Amino acid sequence: MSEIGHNSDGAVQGDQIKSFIERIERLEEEKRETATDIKEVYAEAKSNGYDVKILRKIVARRRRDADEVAEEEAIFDLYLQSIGMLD
Amino acid sequence: MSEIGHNSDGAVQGDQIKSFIERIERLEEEKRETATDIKEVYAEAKSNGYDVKILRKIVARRRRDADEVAEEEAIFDLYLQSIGMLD
Amino acid sequence: MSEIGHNSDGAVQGDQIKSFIERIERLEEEKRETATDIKEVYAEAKSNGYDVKILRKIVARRRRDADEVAEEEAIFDLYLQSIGMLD
Amino acid sequence: MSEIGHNSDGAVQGDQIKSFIERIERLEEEKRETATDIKEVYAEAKSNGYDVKILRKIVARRRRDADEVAEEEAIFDLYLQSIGMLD
DNA sequence: GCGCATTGATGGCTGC
DNA sequence: GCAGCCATCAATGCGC
Repeated sequence: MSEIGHNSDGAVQGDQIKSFIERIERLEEEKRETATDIKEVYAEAKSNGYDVKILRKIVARRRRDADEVAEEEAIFDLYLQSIGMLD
Repeated sequence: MSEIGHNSDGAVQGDQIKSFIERIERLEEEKRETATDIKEVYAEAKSNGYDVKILRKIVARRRRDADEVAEEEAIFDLYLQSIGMLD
Repeated sequence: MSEIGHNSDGAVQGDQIKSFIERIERLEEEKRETATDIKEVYAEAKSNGYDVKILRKIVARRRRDADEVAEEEAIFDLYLQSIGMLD
Repeated sequence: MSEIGHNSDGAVQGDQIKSFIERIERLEEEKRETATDIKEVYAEAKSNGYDVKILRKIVARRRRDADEVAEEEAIFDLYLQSIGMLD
């Protein structure tokens, strides 16, 4: 006995899309705030005499290393799959 | 009575840079997670029959509108300042 | 004794932008063709019994390694600069 | 009188995959160079007073238009085929 | 048809 | 302060 204009969770259709948009906007706001926080940490490091550019390089480097490990695992799994050792 | 090799919060210099890097990495991780959350909301919207591309356009549009409002307020404040109504 | 509406290489202004666009379009076409060539090599490798997905991983991996070397040099130069050994 | 471990063009198996990879890498290098050329043309256009962003839009627009033409021709051919006018 | 990989576009940061 | 550079993000295209 469903009611036209309402979906399973009780929200009317117009509200559902509104809800999605608001959730996204809330998350985007959160992301922006985190980005701001990061900038502030760099600024603080700079005021402590550290070279921001180098700091960025270090962080980027470590991130790539971490990605590399994940990538290694992915390619390793691929090899295993290709010889039928992984399914 | 400060001690060479230690900064005000008690951490040795080597630890200080380490601390900055770790704070940044923690925040970057947080940012990535939020980005993932956003993607998931879009995916959920899609599975509810919404067109993701259009949804993105709506969100982007609203973001631009919000920016314009902020911009207008900033300009408005500038006017107020220029006539000495805001300090 | 320059002539209005003509630039140094003798083309009228309207033709100049046309010329830029055509050069770009020619280059883009070239790029597309090269991309097609790459695809064909992968297809050929596949028909020789190689796993394309793994092949792609290998190529990507080698590319990243090469990038890594360049990046190493860049960060090394940065360090040198930061201690005034490079100007 | 073929020899095991060698394929038709005389290369041993290990060399064959190496050959594929090198061909791909050579082509990728070519592609990167063309991409660089494109950037340079944009830069040149910019130094001639053109707005790169707008220029990009024009090129993209024309690319899309060309695609549509190709698409229409393809559909047109399909129609011709369906009525037996093209085989 | 979907997910992934690439590519194009935009915005922010850094260095003149 | 702006221009060039880089990093991120959206969009398209491709292969499965």
